[in-house]
Amino acid sequence: MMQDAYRPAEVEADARALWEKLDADRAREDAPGEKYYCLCMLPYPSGRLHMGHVRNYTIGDVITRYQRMNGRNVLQPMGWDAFGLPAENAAIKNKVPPAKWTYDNIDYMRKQLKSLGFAIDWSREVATCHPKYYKWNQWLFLRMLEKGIAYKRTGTVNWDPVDKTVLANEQVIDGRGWRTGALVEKREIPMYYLKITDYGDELLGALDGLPGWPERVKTMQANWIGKSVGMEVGFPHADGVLKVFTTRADTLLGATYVAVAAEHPLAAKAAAVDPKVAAFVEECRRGGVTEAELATQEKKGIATSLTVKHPLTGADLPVWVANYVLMGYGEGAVMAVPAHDERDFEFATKYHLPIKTVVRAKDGQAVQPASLADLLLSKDGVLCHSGKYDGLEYGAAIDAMAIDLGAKGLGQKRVQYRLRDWGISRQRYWGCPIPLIHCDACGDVPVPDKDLPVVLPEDLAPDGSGNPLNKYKPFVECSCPKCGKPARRETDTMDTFVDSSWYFMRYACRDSDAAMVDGRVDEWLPVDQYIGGIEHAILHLLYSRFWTKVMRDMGLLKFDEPFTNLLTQGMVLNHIFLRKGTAGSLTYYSPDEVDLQHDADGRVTGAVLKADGLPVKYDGMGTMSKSKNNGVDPQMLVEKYGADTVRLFMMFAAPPELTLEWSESGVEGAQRFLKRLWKAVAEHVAGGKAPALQASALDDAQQALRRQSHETLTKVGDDVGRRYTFNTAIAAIMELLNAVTRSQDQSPQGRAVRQEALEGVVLMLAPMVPHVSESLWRGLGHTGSVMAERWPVADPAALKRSTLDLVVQVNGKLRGRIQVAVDATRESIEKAALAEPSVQSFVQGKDVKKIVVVPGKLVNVVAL
RNA sequence: GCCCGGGUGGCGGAAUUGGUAGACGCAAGGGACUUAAAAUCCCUCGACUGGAAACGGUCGUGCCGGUUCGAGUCCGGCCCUGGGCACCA
Repeated sequence: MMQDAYRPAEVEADARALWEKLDADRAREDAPGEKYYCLCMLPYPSGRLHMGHVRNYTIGDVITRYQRMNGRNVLQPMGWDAFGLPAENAAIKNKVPPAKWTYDNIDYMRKQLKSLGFAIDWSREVATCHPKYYKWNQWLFLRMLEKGIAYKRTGTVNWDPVDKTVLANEQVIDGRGWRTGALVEKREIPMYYLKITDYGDELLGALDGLPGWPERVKTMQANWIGKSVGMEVGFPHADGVLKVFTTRADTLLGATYVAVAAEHPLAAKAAAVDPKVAAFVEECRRGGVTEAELATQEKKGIATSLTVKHPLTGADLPVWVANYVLMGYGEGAVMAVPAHDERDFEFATKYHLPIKTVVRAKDGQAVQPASLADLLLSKDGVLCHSGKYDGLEYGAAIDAMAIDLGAKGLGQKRVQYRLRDWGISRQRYWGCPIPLIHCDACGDVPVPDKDLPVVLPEDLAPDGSGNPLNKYKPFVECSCPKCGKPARRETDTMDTFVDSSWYFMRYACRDSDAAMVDGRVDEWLPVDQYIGGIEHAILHLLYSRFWTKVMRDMGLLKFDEPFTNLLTQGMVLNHIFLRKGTAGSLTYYSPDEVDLQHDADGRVTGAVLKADGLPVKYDGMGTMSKSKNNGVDPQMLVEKYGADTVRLFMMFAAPPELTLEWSESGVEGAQRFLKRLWKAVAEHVAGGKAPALQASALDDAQQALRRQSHETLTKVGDDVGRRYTFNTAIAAIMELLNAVTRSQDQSPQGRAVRQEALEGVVLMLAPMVPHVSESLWRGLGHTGSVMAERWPVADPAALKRSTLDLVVQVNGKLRGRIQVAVDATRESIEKAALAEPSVQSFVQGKDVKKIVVVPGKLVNVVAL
């Protein structure tokens, strides 16, 4: 007998006890069914779950449970991206070692995940800060070093001149160090890099083999890799040849100057003899290193006394140093063709440099650009003012020039990537140590495999003045593995993206002590469904793809791509409320400290702080964050409404790819639905066991309800299984429940139809609200776990209908409806449409030009 | 600045391949039940407009233009807004 009220706390405790007893979430290699690996991006253990996590893991859990109901052997693991900057920040603030803070957070967040009822196989849990995990980062890094995939060179970092420490981009606020307020400088330091550019072509080409990835993510990755086919052109000068890369070699005769980056050797040479150039180079050293900063800064440059020779004409071209030329892309130098490049045009106009037109429209005259609007950028033109090349089109011009430049040894066709090699050195404590030893005699010596892992001491507490490993002698002081003399251990750690580039492999074999991965990795992987935030569309996903290909090439695994299908979820937003204080300071108020005021139409007219009744400024919707004080604690919600309600709201409020706007009344709506469902089942079963359904004995109303039942099975199966539009699936289930509760039919067959419909509702909801589904399934007279049931499919016989409703339009506007037999001929449909009185009145006095019939949908009468 | 999304009632969203715009839910308003409140149930709910009503008409998917019998959906140009830009994760 069912209780008549829905009590989430009891229901959820019972369900979890049942699953635990059944050991339902454990994934076994030898279990029956096709394998299915459902993976969610692992959380950073920041302290508490946030709503983004809840959304992410609910989506993953729904897919996991749906696939299990379809007979798949599903692996759904969980782990912790446990290294990173926030632990160091917390350590500085609270004076505790990052390790303790991290492990405490993991313990708390694991409890939270369990309270949400996610079907996670906890026996495979991985934390990236554990030596048994990061040992293999180090091991693979050493293999990469052997193969030349890892190498050392200098790289540019943010330098705080007061703290004498490297800053993360996040720690640079408006060009100043976050703690010292000092103007940040760029500094070149030695770092280790991974040659991801060697894989650029494959990473780009293989995107075509990922039909299960969103187009937008593939486009973003393709643009990020940024393959350009162009030419490397040499401009001879006194000490050698200045190399530039260009995709518009056809415009070579239009080059009127060359520009080099401030870090370019020619800039240094010019600076040595000219204080003004030296000052400009120095000025370029200030400011941040991010591309956004470099691209938005004012374009500035300075002339040098140097010149280079044009490779074809031999003319002298001036060398400029310009802040818009990036040392990290191409050769750190560009040839400037102001007539045909927007940026060069702007620069040439500003500094009064010559502008020479060398492309004209095929049927037009060459135009000297007087403004940006006149620029002839197109590749559709033909060359002019280019001597022997005049009249050639883009491709032919490049071919001709490639031959001539090649003959002089001053040019060749080349592919250039925007993608840069991956710098993995971080001057930070809380990360995976880079396994190298620096010896005065032997140089950089890799740590021998037998000495792995290089264990990070866990009891240091950073104080904000740089990496504490530098001062920790037991770590730093060591002997050279080659010569045995005293040596110094590398104190840089790895980028945390390294940790997250292969964690999904370790879940398959986390107990493997002998190897990084074993044969089980080829059983479970590639991941069938990966789910995570859109903010990871480029870096994390690209690095993981790269890492997989490197491991494949080392023979460690057999697949080419780690993630077969990808779902990128949108962010979770909430209202932002604030008050401006004196001196422009902002105080943010949590939405639950604020009351909204409405007008009669429900429009929000204002907001007041509950505490003092005075107004606060509404600042729209923004991502939930600590700084905006608009986060919602999932824990409180689970305690107040239960996990099922929270999960249901998350899935109902928006499709997974879009941003989700938080709404507590929406949560209440989700709870109302579950209460209504509970009540409907309780009332139904109170009438006793329903008789067996006899499809042939149903009256019209019973048939109609049964048809809706089965139509809903079809729709929801498609929404959950293929489209991942859980919101529309839930809406359809709500409609079905509304129809079920509306029907008052207490006849035996009426009750049989209702039993079938309610069972369908419970089975369809089981992946989304698994706890309450267990209770309801039992209530409907079953004994086993609902999770062991098969996903319901529609009976084609129940879907049959004899008539169809068609919409009738006149000139594309809705004018009426007609009911026709499913097998009605086109002629009879046209006749019925024209016979409609409303159609007649709109057609009257006009000629019927044609009639468009869209089978099963509509009729459009075109009358003029 | 560059790359990628998004923009539909008071609100979240639906409309799956170019075919009924606003499903489902929230908020709001009205009513029932109740001593009362909460809870629950029922009704209304894009704008303008005709009609006593039944029931109609016109407009309407950020803005401007185009393609089409038919456009929220496709094309061109703008505006606003979110994500990413390599050391936040």
